[in-house]
Amino acid sequence: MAYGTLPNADRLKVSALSGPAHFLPSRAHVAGPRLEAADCKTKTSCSACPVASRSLCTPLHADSCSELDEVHGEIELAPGVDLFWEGDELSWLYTILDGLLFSYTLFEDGRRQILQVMLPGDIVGSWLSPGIAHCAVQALTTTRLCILPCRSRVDLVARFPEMAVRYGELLQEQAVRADQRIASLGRHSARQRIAYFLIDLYCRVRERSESALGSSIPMPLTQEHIADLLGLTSVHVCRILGNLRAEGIIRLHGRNLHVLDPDRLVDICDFDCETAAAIRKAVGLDGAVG
Amino acid sequence: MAYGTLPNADRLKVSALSGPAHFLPSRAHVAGPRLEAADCKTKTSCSACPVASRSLCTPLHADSCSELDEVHGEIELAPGVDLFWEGDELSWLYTILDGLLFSYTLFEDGRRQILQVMLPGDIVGSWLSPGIAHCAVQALTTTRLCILPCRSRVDLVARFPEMAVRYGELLQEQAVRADQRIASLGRHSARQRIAYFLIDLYCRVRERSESALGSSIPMPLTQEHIADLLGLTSVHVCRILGNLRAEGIIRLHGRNLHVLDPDRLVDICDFDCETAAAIRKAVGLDGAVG
DNA sequence: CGTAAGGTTGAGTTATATCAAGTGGTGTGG
DNA sequence: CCACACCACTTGATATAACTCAACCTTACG
Repeated sequence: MAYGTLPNADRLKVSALSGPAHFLPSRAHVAGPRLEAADCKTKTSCSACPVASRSLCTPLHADSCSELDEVHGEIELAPGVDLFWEGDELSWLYTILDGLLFSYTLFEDGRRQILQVMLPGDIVGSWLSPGIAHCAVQALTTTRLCILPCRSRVDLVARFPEMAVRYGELLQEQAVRADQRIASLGRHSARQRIAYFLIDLYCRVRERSESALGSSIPMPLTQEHIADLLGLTSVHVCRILGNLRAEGIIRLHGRNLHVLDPDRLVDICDFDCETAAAIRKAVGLDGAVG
Repeated sequence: MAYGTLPNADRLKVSALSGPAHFLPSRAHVAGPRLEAADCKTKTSCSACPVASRSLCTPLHADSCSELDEVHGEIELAPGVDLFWEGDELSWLYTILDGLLFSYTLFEDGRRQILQVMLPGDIVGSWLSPGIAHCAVQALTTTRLCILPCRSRVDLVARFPEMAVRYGELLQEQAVRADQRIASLGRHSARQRIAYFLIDLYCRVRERSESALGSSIPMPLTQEHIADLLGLTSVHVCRILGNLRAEGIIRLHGRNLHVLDPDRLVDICDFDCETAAAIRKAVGLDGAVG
């Protein structure tokens, strides 16, 4: 029952006491503070939705999206703040409007595994199947989220069956991404995992920005984040990023990643030819190298 | 357009020529022969569905399930046969009625990563979102599958919105399982991965068999399968299974796994207390140890 | 200017992979 | 019924990728 009830959820308040028992002091360095309160003073209208073309509501735009305006809310997370914790009851579907999130789990010994990095347009939480969160979700940057109550589903699916179909599509995309992570973690060397991570993030960020970013993308993950994402240590990540830099494949200044030679990153990953071709195409390497 | 059209798909035939280009000779030892033809001579009626309680159609039983009888088909796979290959067009939703499947991808160098092991009641393929298979799927044992044409979705979702909800639930379950695999691959040692794999399979098989199997379950995976599932080598899997056997935690005779001490398997995994408790409960270890 | 957090580098350790040889079943054809 | 081949599994010796620990550097920031 976290996060109150909707509509009128323009102010969400969560008791700190509802935090899960596993939030032990030893883990404080990885688990962030949980979302306490958030204002919707600047709620974006659906007609101005920045992720209209890839969200759950895509099939509704532009005709009936005004109906959703009455149902949805909006919250903002500061970097390092947890949206929810493992074990929390999930009664919202969150859509990232702007910013980056990641999902993670913690082990008894305090180690962290980052499960996914999520970008604008991605959905988080649950909609068709309310339940208990099997992982925590934390903001990497300042993040704006559209929130849709889980219990709206009966009504919405009945009126807009296309939304159910779209939801299935989005979950399917997530499943594919998860399988790719499994393959990378299971069979890639550290160098391959990092190359894959970089090229994948590069693709996903670029396909979301209409404007040409050049070959540079923002890179808000620390090396420790990358290590926890790829099942490595931050020391080892540092060494390998150093190699890639020395080889002239990437360049890092500040919180920005410059991918100088995406082609070689793809090579490193040892994908089968189709996958490699698909990625090369996504990066814009099909013929004309940028 | 593999697998013909429906209804009347009581005989499915797929040209061997439609095989994906990546099926190179060097991979023949892992990729299996693809499903060529399958007879539906013994199509199971929905009213006798062995997985009625956990399938996509669960919300329809028992009232309107007879309507589905007209739409669905049934096929059987022999062990080692591929249901489809990476790159295939997916136009069916498969529900496992009986047997075991696994999904996998192959790398350029011929190595294999098994993504998931799927049990009766699990769904494979696509329904709400037709598309291209991102992985191959192979039968581990003789497997019976219920098949539902992807293009039935428009009709079915409109008439039975609960099916869309159920589909979302099933995809959500798969997503949770994928995330657990990511966490295991990323942060578990070989011993922990194997312990987790064993206890997880043990739980899932037992929760599907009403009858008491004792503490023994069928174990159709070879050590090489397990290695490819957990990102290890079969040699290392062999050694660790040897340890677990020597420690009296498991026993293996033939193709059967005896879990003598599930509690210690759970301990090895280093789960957080809630997860551990949930698994202990699922195994029947909450208090009364069997 | 001091502190903290993230990043870098080196030396030594360990877990897992690799290579190689050998065992034990099981099915098959003679 | 036996000989053979094949496959999964076992075991040992060695190599190596990645981890651990520790020191130090750099940058951002109050």
